[in-house]
Amino acid sequence: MQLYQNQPLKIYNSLSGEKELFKPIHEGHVGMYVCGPTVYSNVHLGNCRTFISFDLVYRYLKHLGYKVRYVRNITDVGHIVDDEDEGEDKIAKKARVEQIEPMEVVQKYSVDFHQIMELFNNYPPSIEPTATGHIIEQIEIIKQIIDNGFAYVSNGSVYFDVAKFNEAHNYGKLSGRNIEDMISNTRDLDGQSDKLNSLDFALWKNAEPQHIMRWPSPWGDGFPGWHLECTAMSTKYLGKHFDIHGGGMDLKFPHHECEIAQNEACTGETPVNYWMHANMLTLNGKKMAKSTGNNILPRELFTGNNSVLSKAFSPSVARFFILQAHYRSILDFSDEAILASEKGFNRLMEAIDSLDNVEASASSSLNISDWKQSCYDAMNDDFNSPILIAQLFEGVRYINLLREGKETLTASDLELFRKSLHTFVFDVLGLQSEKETAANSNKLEGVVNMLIGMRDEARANKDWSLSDEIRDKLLALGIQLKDGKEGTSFTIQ
RNA sequence: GGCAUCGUGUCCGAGUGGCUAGGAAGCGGUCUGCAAAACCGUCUACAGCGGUUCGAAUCCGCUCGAUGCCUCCA
Repeated sequence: MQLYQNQPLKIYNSLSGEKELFKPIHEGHVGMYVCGPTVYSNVHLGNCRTFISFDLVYRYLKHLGYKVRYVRNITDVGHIVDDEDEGEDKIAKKARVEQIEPMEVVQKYSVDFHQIMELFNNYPPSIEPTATGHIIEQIEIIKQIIDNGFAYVSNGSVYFDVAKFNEAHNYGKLSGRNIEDMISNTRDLDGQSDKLNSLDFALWKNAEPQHIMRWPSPWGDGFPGWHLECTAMSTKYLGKHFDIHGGGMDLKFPHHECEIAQNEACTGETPVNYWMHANMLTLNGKKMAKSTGNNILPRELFTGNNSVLSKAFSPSVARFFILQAHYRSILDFSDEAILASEKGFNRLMEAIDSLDNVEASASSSLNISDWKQSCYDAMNDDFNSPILIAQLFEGVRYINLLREGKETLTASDLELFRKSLHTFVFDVLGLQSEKETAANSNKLEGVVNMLIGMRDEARANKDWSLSDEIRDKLLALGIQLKDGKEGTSFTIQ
């Protein structure tokens, strides 16, 4: 495999607020942790955006030749829901609502999550650990934090002592908050009297008798706090100190701030070199969220079964739509916007197909190496996929000029062009052409080509009514004929 | 209220002190039996007000507006 690690990759680090040159801790290797989903309901399109964003990062790092260990967890316990359901776990609550075992909920939505990830053509992570599979590791970390004096036990629960921690460390450095402001601005929630301070967060929660998900611990039966699982699993699989930690922007505070605090309180080391945050996908200008119902599910998108959609869209079109915005920008979803993306996506795919018909020449009038480098430059600038896509459309323009004979390429340049296009479109962006995804397209293609032949005959005989009938009836079935210079081709809508 | 981010043309979206991003739509053209498609060309911009500068959409300040976080969240 060819290595491109000499490409100077810059990553925007949320911790410093600047783009920094990426330098892995161990040369040639990258450790990356991304906060995964809580599996208590179907993932919505907003969740998917984050995972597609980090899939892009993973794919590009791999393409550059790094050996990447990509850890993305599944949260199957540990989320305390809001005050109305004080102390109740999200998974457990859902289980009671649906009258099934908590692990049945976990299984159901984990399977759904994996199916959706695969449809979006996201690579599976190297390790996908679950919170319930790492209770022992979490308990060990809590013990260490208590020993180090940064946590206290209260009524069978263990809380992180934020004020104590802040004396020696800096709580709030990731999210740009300071502890005094937070103390004066934090709302008092009922039932949190076990805490010394409202900012303190749970490492371990005492389980009430009716609580279903529970484990024994030195502090009694209970369950781990949400922030702890990521610390336990990232430390276990990537070490105390690793390269990249990613997640959605909404996790920056408190989740990631707490992770930093837990790591530093436990090991004394700051855990992560590069913090990356993917921004929100909005709908009607508001964040997509499971709780408010302001969201679109991937399956609704793929079937068109949602009132905001005029039609169905393929996973690749959705992926292309998402990658047309930079991962750090807010992206607003609308039918109109994704329709525009679909047209552009189809144009790109058809151009790539048609490159196969271009003949080589004795000399090259286009500089393919420069074009290729501009693709790298885009990705090296904090994974700027919109710029990369703009460069790919520049490539589309090249293809059209080549087809018309207005520009020429030698056989080797043509091969370089073809290979680079495929690399960036399919390997790095992870897009899939519709033809590849349509499994039984061969038979259909044969049938349509037969009809095209019959229509050609009718047209040769100037039997316009028959030729138009074939064209119109195919169109009604979603098959569009395209009369070009080299004959008639078709696309399936 | 605090912290943070942002406000770009008809829409979606990059960029960021001087050099046309890109996509979609619109308009004009080429091709075509007609049409569609495709291709070529092309028009609409940087929220407002001040300041710094030879030069600002880009930097600074203020105003207005939006969003996220501060409570589970990708």
